Amino acid sequence: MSEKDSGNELSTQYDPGAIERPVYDRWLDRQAFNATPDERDQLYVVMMPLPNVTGALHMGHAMDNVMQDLLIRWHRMQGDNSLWMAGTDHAGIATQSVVETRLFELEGKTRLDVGREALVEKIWEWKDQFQKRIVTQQQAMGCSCDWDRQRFTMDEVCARAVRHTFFHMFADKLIYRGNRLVNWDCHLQTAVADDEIEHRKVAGHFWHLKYPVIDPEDGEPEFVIVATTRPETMLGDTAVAVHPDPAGRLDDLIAAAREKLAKATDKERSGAEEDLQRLEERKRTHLAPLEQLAAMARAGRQVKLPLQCRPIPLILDEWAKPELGSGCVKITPGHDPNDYEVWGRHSEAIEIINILNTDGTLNENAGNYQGDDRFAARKRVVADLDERGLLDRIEDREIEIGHSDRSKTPIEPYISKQWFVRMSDVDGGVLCGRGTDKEFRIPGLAQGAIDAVAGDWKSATGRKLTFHPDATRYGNTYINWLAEKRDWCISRQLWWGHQIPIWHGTFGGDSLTQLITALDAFSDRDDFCVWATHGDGEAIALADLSGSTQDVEILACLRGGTAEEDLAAKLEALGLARDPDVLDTWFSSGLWPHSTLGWPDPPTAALEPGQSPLGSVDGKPSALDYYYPGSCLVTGRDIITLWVARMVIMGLYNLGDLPFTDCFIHANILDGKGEKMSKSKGNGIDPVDIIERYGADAMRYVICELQTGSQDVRVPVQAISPFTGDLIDLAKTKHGSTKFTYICPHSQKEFDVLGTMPDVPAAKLISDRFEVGRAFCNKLWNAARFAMINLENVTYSAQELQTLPSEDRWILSRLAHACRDLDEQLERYNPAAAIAVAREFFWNEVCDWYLELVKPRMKDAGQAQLARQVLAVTLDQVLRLLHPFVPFITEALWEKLCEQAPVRGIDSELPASELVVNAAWPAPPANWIDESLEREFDLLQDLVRAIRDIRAKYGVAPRDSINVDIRAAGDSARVLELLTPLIQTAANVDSITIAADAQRTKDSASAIVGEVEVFVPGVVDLEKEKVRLTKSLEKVTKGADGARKKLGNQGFLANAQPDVVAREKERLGELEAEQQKLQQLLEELDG
RNA sequence: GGGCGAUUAGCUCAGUUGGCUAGAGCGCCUGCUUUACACGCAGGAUGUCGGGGGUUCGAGUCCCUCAUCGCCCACCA
Repeated sequence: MSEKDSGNELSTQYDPGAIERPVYDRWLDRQAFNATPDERDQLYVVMMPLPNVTGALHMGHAMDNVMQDLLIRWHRMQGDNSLWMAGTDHAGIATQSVVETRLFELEGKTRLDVGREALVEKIWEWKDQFQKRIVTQQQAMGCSCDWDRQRFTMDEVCARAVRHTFFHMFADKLIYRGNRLVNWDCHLQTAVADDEIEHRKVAGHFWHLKYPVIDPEDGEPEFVIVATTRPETMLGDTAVAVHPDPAGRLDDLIAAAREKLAKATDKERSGAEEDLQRLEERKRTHLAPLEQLAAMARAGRQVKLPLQCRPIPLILDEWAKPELGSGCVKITPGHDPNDYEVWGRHSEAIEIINILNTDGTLNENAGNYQGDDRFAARKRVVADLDERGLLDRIEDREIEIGHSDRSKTPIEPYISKQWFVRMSDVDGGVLCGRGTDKEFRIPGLAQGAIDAVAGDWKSATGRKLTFHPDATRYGNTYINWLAEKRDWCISRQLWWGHQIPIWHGTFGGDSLTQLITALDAFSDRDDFCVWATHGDGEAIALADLSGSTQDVEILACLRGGTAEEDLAAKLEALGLARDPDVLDTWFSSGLWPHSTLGWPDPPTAALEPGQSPLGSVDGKPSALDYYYPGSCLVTGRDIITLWVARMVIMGLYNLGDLPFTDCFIHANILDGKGEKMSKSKGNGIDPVDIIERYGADAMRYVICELQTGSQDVRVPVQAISPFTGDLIDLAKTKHGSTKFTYICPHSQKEFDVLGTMPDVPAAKLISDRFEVGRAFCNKLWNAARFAMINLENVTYSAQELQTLPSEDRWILSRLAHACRDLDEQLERYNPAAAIAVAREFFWNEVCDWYLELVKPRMKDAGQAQLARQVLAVTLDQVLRLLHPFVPFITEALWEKLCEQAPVRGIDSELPASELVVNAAWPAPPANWIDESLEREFDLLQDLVRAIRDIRAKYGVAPRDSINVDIRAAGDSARVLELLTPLIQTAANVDSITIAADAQRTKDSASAIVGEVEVFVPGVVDLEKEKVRLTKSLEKVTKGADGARKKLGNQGFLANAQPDVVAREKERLGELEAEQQKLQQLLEELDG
């Protein structure tokens, strides 16, 4: 602390580093964030979107966390029983893949080398490390989560919920195992969801292949030509398709092209003409051969698949497009999604052949190519076809290839057994909330989730889900995705995650009969469920199998707990094996809003040491009964489908009610170039780096300012040069040797932004956008410091509001307005507007006016006591109001305030609270608002600004006092009379005379403020004054002319709303009066 | 290809149902060590609201169209 501080404890500059941790520790010590069920029925529950334990948090998480903390602190202060549930997600693929990558980098081993158990152990270590790091980051940001309820998606309590949900869905035939073409990641050897694929454009080729026709008759072609971007898949071809009606199809297209040409604009015309010509040309050249091939297909003719020497049929299918390529298409149902659909339509006639092993090498079905990697096989297949004269031609073409988001390797479509959740409508509907008092039925899982937002809703509670701040836009995103009702593939071929609780095997004949008998012994258990299936997903009861000679697959599900202890070994003895797959991460995170609260049975939920109990305590409801359903989910757009929809489905299914009624979608943070921030792109900022430099409150302040609506926001990223310490704007700096290195423009040396280059110094990434927040905190700190200096010996005594001096009544009135406006903005999920209200009140009104006006009273023994009392209240309310935005600094200042002024209030004592985090939210009484006084202050402020303007224009130093003459009459005069001392203070004016006939002297500068004219004698430079007044006159004249024109417009008078017209008239009146006064002043100058 | 969104001051963004004399913060310019704060105070300049058309008495706001940029989804023999 500097020597300036003698007499008080606050330094002149706010030092966030010195207070943040102690403040946070005090919150933890007082259990300020802990939530316990009690008698309150006003609740606020926020479930944190789980960060992945894959790595540390970035600015995107900071946005998410700050928004949640803002809402939760606001509600907590309003007196709601507020729970913010924190936790982390095991993030299956993502985490396993980072640990595997590291294992390979450090030890050169793959997961197969170390085995399942050892790998999982390593992942747990990784998880422990990053979970700790994440919690540290969140605490540094000030997150007010109930840490005693913190969960991890693989905790036992969550695992139990997963097993229960899986079990019931399986029993309800909502989960099935089927053969599906999935996106296969050959590197990670797992199926990947559609939304985990990124499409990348790469330069590739189209290989045109010739398949010989078997025994061509006279006039028939010897070959059919097919094209492919993946020639090796031809080894698994099982048909060649041709369109059943090429003529009809081409005619339709030609008709459509004509229509388009007729409607085309000039610009489109040449393209449309080309299209039409191309189609007509094609009809001439290709129609006859295609009709011939269609006829051959109808006749059951075949072609010989080269290299494999297999006959495959020509089939008729509309997937073959006569307008493209040769018009024929090879069909590889095992390795192409469209071909798989073709197979679905021709499953009697053609087969599916899988030619791949799980690692991307070719299997025994690939003949001579067995054992080759798919890319090696591609080269050999092409070469071998070429050698045999069966390669027609090769075309260069840009193609888009799906890459796995995680491993960044190309995805292969691949047939495998996978587990699915049925999303479509089912016969009889789906029972939601089984066994609760909220049971009801939905048509299907997806439809139920749609209806929860948009439909005819018949849930037991009737609660619906609304998105904010744009209900229609985000509601549509959600509904459009769900409307596809695509079954959800929930199995992942990983080791890290919740293992599927199913034991299965294939049986037939006697062994099947014996098995059925053996399994019958478990049939009275409610935690055991078994179905048989023929592999098509249809579940068959064992009783219905009698007499079946076919082999069937038996699937037995255990609900966990004692079922596993009692039965797992027995099932294995009977020849059933546990499915090695684990569940999609979203299956467990979808349960988050209720699994964390102990569902299905809170009293028996497993807890970590020191955690809050979930069951009923002292006759209070259990955590689940009390805190479910929750209130608001806060997340980014991309999560709407992945997670929000799934939580809704799981909540409805398990509990019969929505997990939350509101979903707040916040903006994404982009870098200076408009790209989404992410660590791996080298543009991600670690919030802790921002906090270190600017403070946590500064970061939070700016984040709140960034959240305006649905607009994503750019935050230009700067690196701190490791050589000079200068800030370097990454959007404007040249790269070094890689994408992740840059050249420091000051030292010309290279630095790295990922921190992974061994020889290149790393630079921290920050953004100077956060300086605004630091400045704000510093201002708040100093305003409080000013108050503290003046609050010695402050006491409270009840005051009649009307007896207070006008500046006191004014600031209390403004405070009441600010509180009202701020609440309104937060209710509309507009933090930027809310913080603008707080900032304007605190900075532009409290600091710029009120503190200045009150200074003289502080020096006057007679007035000081009352001034102190009102000042203490003002500061009290400001700290409460700002707390949800900037919690650390407000808590630190609150402590000082409470020391100096333990009792605060105007006409009654404000409710006391040791910590502002738990203090009551400001709710000034309505009678604090005084609209007419506020208007009087508007006049005062305009007048003072006019005088200051004159001072600035004429170079009168602020400390040189001046005299002012005011020409005013009526109300204005009366008001100014009363406010004279305030004008003197604010404008540093010595003497003021107010008169209706005040005369301006020759050497006066003048200004017009509404009905009032101000003269400042003794400063004038005649020419300068003329210029000034002329400029004003021009502006006013322009405005008046516009208004006159508008009012002269009959259409305006006839059509505009009356109040708009009245306002315009009033405005014109004012402008004309001002015009007149200005003209008069100018004449006086000349005269 | 389909859908959603964006384009407003040098930068980052506001601008509710059309009534606007278009705002804020940062930056910029001028002047201030006014003892709470130079992370500050006072004052100031800055815009064909992406281009073009239309509806209207009136358009940043509504409609059409073009351009550019994002995001999501689908597809490509």
